[in-house]
Amino acid sequence: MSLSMRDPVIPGTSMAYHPFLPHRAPDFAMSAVLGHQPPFFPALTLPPNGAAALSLPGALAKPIMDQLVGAAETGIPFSSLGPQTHLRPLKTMEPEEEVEDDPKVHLEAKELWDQFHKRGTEMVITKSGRRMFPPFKVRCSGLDKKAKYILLMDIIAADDCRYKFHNSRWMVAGKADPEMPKRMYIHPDSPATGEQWMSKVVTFHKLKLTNNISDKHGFTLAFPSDQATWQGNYSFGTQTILNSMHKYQPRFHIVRANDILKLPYSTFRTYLFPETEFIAVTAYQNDKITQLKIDNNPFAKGFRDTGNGRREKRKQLTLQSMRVFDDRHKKENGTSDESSSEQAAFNCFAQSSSPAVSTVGTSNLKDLCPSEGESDAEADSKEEHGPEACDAAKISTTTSEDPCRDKGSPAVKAHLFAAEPGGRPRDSGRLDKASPDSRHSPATISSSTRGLGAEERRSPGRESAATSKAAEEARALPGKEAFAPLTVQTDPAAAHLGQGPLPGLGFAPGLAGQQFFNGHPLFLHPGQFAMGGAFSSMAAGMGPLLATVSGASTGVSGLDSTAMASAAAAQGLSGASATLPFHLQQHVLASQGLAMSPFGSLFPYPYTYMAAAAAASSAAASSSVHRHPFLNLNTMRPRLRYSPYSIPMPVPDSSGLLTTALPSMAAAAAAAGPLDGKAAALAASPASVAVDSGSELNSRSSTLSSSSVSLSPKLCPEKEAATSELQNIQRLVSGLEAKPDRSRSASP
DNA sequence: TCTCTCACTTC
DNA sequence: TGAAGTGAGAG
Repeated sequence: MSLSMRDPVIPGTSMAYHPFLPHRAPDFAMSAVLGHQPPFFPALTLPPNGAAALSLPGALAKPIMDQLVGAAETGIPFSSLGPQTHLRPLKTMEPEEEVEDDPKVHLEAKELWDQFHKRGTEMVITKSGRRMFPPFKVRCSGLDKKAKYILLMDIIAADDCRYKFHNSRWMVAGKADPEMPKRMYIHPDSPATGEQWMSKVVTFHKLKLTNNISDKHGFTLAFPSDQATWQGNYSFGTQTILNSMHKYQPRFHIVRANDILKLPYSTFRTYLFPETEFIAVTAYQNDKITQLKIDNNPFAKGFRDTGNGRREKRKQLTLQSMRVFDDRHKKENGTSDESSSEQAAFNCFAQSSSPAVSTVGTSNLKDLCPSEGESDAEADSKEEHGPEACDAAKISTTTSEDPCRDKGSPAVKAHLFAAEPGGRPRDSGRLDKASPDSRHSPATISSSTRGLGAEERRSPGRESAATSKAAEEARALPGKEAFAPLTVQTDPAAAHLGQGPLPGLGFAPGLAGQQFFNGHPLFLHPGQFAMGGAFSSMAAGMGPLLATVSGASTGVSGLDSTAMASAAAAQGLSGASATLPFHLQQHVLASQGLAMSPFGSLFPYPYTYMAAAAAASSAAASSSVHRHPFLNLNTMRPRLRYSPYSIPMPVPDSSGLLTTALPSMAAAAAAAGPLDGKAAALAASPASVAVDSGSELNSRSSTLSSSSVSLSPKLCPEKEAATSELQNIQRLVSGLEAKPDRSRSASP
């Protein structure tokens, strides 16, 4: 049960790798940083007695409470709400019996993701929340058919940088803004048996991305820091709050548990797919991405060339206007020049839009990155041919000079979208090639816990590639490794934890033998937990607890944990005495997209956030390493298991931690200098190749420029003016035509 | 940059 | 039928 014994503990380690823990100090200090206290990130107060407390944002809490309390008040046992009827005291809860399984995860629609990734995937975030496109879908295998699993997804910052789309490419624009509270999205079907999960594609399309810091679609749970094995803030919700112009990396987690309450000691496996990395935006920056979205998202059909959509109509109008202009122009200047210029204009469009565009971009891109130098069309073509064809796109590490990286270390930092202009070593492709390790890339992962599968698959192409730059690239290796599927096992029962490649990872000794709920109530923080479908289950799991608090919490968003605790105490529902209705989870889950309604489908997970934990995490956060703990781990050990819920302990020295847990990474970091975890970030973010997006734009503009240049000499002032006007129109048109064409060329 | 509305789409 | 998901475009 306890995490500990088998898992060598490295102070702070568990926290660093805890999936639900904030990755950097700002998370905890956000209120201070932002000058206000987000409703979902309430100040945490640890009850003196460790009594359980629960609080939820009013809007979110009430429905949950009503549901739970309602059941209780009507005399309906929580157990009746779900298949698992028996209620057990928390004290007696035992971790799910260890089941031998070897989960492998395959990212669905990888080709599509790759197309976006190459160009620097952008995800629009809005106040009300927008879905991700492409949708995050995975197929699981290797699960124990009989065992139950809870599948979750979350999105973490890929690095500490803020980006800007400049000159048709993504560039680092400074340090990242304070990170938003992290929320975990629990798949609404959770928990379900391995057989059920493996029988279908697991999709997280209902998860929404928002930039609304006041978003209420979440809730937070807190656990006493002194005893719970889980410490730290845990938020759930259907919407994930992100910062615009920041890069993110979605993560997928498989937890073998038949109910949420067992999460604290359940095996936790985390998978990263580099190609799903993206930059959050409030408005699309890269036309190419926009076009890809239009071409592939059913809801955007109205903007496609074909059909009678608005786009087509506008295009026609524009063309018509251009013709009118042209006719007039001819009448006024009537010569063959115009025709030639017009021709040029169209040529420009053609270039920008299709293969030509690619070509243009190519020149720019080539300078940037050898592997990326290829035209989009070429790149696409490669992708189609297989991973070997264009690994760079999938996993890349740039050496670059971007601030983030520089700061971090010499170690290569993976820069996803940064396509540096000219001549920079871009490389992701090279790195991959240079290092065999890259094979571990999660991207390839069909991710097995062992992370071998991917490696094996990819190795062919990459291995051959060692080059003179190998040494340089070698530094980047850690990052590459980071892509390996990360597996973390919190399960105390798991004997192998200590045996893994990362012996250093473990839980705090003090935690050993501890039971998550050992007589300790959970603390819910109103703002912190936002749950989605999963949430429902969570709520279910929290059932008793929630019910207890509910009365007090209703409309409580303002209550602090202490207050909540008091309320709970008043109701006589202490964590110790509380029983948990696991069934609610199922109940809720079953209705996953249904009943959850009020809160979306939220699942009840035990989340804990401890004041102490916060402090600890803050301390730990000081090290950038924490920011991408998982990535780091991945880098180091594909098959590492860690306990997501382990107690967050202040990490004395993150570097130390790294050293222990991640030798290579630590070494790299050390070499680089100040340890800021960048290396991890790098590892996490495969450099993307997306060169083309920028190049593409550039190419288009350059094309136009050249056309105008050619015309200018021949034209008199009047003609120039006319030409200029014409060009303006052409530009407008190009915007319409180029996209379609490009998309066509881009899409198979 | 961001927010909002719009016309259009899917489900 | 209508709720909800799209990018465009104006502000």
